[in-house]
Amino acid sequence: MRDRSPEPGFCRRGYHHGNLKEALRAAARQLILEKGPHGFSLVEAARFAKVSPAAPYRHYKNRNGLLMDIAQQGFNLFAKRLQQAWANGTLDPVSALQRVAEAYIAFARQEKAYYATMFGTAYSGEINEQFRESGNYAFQMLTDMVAQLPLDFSGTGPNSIEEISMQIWALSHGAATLFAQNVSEKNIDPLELLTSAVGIYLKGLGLKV
Amino acid sequence: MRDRSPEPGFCRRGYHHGNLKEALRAAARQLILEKGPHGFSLVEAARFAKVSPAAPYRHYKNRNGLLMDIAQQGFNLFAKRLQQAWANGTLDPVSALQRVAEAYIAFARQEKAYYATMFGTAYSGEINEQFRESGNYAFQMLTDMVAQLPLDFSGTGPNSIEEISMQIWALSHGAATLFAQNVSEKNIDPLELLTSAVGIYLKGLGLKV
DNA sequence: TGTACATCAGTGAACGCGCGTTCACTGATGTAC
DNA sequence: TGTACATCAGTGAACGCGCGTTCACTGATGTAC
Repeated sequence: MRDRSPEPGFCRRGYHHGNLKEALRAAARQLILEKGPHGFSLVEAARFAKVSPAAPYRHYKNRNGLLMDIAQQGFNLFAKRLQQAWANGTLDPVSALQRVAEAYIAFARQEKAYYATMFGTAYSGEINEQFRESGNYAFQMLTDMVAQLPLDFSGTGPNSIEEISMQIWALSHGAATLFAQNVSEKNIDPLELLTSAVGIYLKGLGLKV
Repeated sequence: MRDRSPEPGFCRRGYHHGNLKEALRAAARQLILEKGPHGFSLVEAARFAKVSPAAPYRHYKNRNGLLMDIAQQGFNLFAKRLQQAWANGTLDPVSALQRVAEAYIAFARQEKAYYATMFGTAYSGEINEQFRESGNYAFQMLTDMVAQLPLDFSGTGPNSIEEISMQIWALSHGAATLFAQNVSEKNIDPLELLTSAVGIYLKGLGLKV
């Protein structure tokens, strides 16, 4: 009765699924994309992966377990993308940082499910310790990048590297989330908006842009 | 059997509640504060207001109706607070704008329930038309303020007033949401962070801060 | 190579739960005369 | 001032639903000998 032909994205080989964990992640991501991290249900994800509702419990303790797994994968991918944009400081720091900001926006737009899970899980159950770690790691990367900016701290006042990082992060996050929610119907390109804003901000810090 | 003594915040006078609509709003705000806009339930709000689960339907079409009502009230209060901070341009524009940014953060911190409903309802049901209107009105206010900045547009490149407004909004929104979610455990004051960032940004635009 | 068996990764039925919403109803309120 | 009545704003019981999770189970897999 059961379909034994392998489907795209899944790899069922008989009674055992083969790669159920990955299939569940894919299903969850799809559902989160459609209904948000709060609208997603474990039963539905199982249905999506053509598996009984009890099956996910072989791989996750909880509904929340799957959610946290996705958030963590999201953070890892996120960090990788930012890292790539930074390109190990090969470019001059200012335009490298603008590339990072662009990568931030691009991630939020292209990986809406990940992004929504990473930043929209404030109220959902207990938050994983690894979730927090992954988030901090991403921020640490940003701090490292900012540290490489040719800033004269004697002149710019009390701005620490950490503060500057947070400010750039806030700017990026704000741009990303505002556009993710289509808050304004003005057709402004978020990418262009953020690049420009980071440029202005860095100029305000006294950097030649 | 029923408690007839008026409770703080409620005004029950016999069989009829007296001010159920307001009581439901208060209950919902409390619940949203605890569990977020997605965790809130109409039945629980009714219980909170000491009323049967069917009673809310006298005042709202839907669970979503109450949610949208709260979002709208939130936007109105929000606009009022920003307006007050702006103080009709009595102060010099730059510090007035910084006051607005501060008011933004203050609102997000003090009115978490409102803020979460206003900006965290992306995936919940159909979005009210008035919801969108209220949001646009708040943005329009910001644009009006930015228009009063003594900017030399001949020199600053292609930045339109609208773009600048969006950028300041993104910065504020980012700072507010990052701290609302306690994303970083660094003990940086969000208010100070944003004020400083707006200052740097305006300086980058060529304004004397 | 063949067989016995432990382990793994699923099944499917069932549970209790809380929710959103509807329904016929009823007590309270206010108004016309 | 008193009475009849329409309207308003609640009640409470019930519904169907989907969910998270547990349970005893079973088919597939892989390993020891």
